[in-house]
Amino acid sequence: MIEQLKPRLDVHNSEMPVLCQACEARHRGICGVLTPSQLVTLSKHTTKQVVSPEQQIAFEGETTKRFANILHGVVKLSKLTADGRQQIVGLQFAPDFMGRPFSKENDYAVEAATEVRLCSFPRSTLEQLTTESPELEHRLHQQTLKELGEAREWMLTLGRKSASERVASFLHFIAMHINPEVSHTHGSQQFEIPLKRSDIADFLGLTIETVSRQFTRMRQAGVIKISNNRTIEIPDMAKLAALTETNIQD
Amino acid sequence: MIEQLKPRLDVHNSEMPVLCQACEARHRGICGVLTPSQLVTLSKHTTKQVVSPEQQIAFEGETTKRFANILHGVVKLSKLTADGRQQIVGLQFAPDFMGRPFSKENDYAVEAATEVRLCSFPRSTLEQLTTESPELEHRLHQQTLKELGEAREWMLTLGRKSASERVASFLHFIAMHINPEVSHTHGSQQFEIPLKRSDIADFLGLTIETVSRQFTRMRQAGVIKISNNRTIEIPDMAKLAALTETNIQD
DNA sequence: CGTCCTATTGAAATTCTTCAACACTCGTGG
DNA sequence: CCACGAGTGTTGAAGAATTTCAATAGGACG
Repeated sequence: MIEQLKPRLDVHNSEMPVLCQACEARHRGICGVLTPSQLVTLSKHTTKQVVSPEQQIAFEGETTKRFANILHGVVKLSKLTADGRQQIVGLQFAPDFMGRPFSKENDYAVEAATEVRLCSFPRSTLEQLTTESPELEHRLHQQTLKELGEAREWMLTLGRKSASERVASFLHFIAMHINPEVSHTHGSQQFEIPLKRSDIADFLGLTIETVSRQFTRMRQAGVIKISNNRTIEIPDMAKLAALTETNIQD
Repeated sequence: MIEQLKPRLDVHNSEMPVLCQACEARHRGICGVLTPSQLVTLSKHTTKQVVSPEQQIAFEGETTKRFANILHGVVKLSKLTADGRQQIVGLQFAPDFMGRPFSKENDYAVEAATEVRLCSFPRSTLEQLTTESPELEHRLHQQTLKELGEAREWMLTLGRKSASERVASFLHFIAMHINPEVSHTHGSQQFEIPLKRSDIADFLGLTIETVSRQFTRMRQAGVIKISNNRTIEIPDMAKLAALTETNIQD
C-alpha cells in the first residue's frame, strides 16, 4: 500500500552514515525519503536497541519522548479498559515507523511481541526533519493511511466475523505481513506466528480457549499444520482466504 | 485532536471566494490552511451538493474521482463481507474531509446517514494543491491520525465490550461529535441520534434487537430519556461515561 | 524433579442472535 | 376520512456461539 519510493539521490555509500548502509528502513522505511545529509543529521541522534519479547516499549498515556524505526521483529499496540480487558489494536513490522507524530501522549501501550530491534531518535529530531522535508511527512502520512486501512479492515473482523473466521483472518494477516512478497491468494506458505495464544486472543477479541479450539478444528480440517505451537504451514492459501469470510464446516 | 489552525492571512473577505465566506470548512476544515489565492483556485472546481439520507455517495472498490468537504450532516463509512454482513468502520461529521487521498480506489462504501451537504472537487485539484502546499498535507495527515485513533478506540469497543457497554460507548461517541464544545465527562446533554437502529447495530457489531433491548434497559435505569426514537437526553454524562466500561446493573 | 509458563480439552454457564409477533408512524390512494 | 402498506422499532422465547471454570499436558529451566 505504501508506494515504492526510490532514494532521492543515488549516492555512493561513503556519503551515507555507516549505521544506515545496511539498514532496511533506509530503503523501505521512512529514511528512504531522506537525503544523505539528512541521514547524517538523523544518525547523530539515533540509538539502536534490542527489546526482548513481552517487554514494554511505551505506556498508554505516557509522554512520547522518542520515535523509532522497527528494524526487526513484531510490535504490539494495545489498549486497555479500566478493569483490565485488553485489545491489540495494531501490529507493526519492520520497517515501520513507530510512534504517533504531533501527539504529546501515547494513545496505546507498545510492547514487543518477538525480539525487536529498534533505531530510535528523539521527538525533536523528527520535528526538525519534517519541517524541512515535506516528503518525510508524506511518507509518514502514507503509513498512517495504511494503518487506518488495516484498522478498519480489522473492525470488520471484530464486529462481524465468527471465531473461526477471525482465526483464519489472523493467519491470513500474518502471512501477508511476514511474507509480503509471496502471493496470499493461492499456493502454500509457511511461517512462525509471532504471537503467543493470549496475544492472538487479544488481537481477535476472543479468549485463548476459543482460539485454541479453532486452531484444532482448522488442523483437523487440513487447512493448517502446526508444529511447536508457533510454526504454521498452510498448504492452500486459497482455502484459508475463503475461510476468512466463511464458517468452517465439520 | 486536530489542532486549531488560524488562517494564514487575516484577509478581507473580498479577497476570498463568495462561496467560501460563510463556510465552516473554511475555518475548521482543510480549507483553513489555504491561502486566499489557493481558495480561489479550489473554488473554481468545487460543486456543492445535497445528499439525502441512505443515499450512496461512493462504492467500495470504485475509483475515486472526487473528494469533498462535509459541510453538514453525518456520513457512514462501511465495509461488507462477501455474504453481505456489514460493519460501519467510521462516521464523519462536518467539517471533515471525505475520501482517501493518494489511493486509486475507495476502501469502503460511503453513504449519507442524515441529510448531507458536500463541497466536492476533483482528484486533480487536491493533488495540485497538496504538491504546492505542505500545510495542506499536514492538515490531511492530522485528520488521518484522528481517524486512526478513533478506529483503534472502536476496535477496543468491538473486541472487548459487552452489548450494554457498546451502546453506552456509542452514545458517548455521538455526544462528543455532535456537541464537541460541551463537556462529555459530566453535566447533561441532549441531541438527535444521526443513525437509525440498523446503522447503530452495524456500527456496534450487534443486531438491531440487541441494540433496542439495551436502549430499553438504559431508559429503565434512568441513564437516558428517548423521544421519537431519535432524540436522546442524557441527564448525567458521568454516569454514561462510566457505563462505557462497566456492565449495566438490573 | 519440581515449578512456571503455555497450550489444550471438556462441561456448564452466559450472552447474544435468530425467529416470530406486534406496535407505531407516515404517506398514499380508494 | 379511513384503510393499507412500507419502513422502523420493540418485545418474547428458543437456539447457538462464545465464555467461564476446571482439569490436564508438555516444554523450558533451575
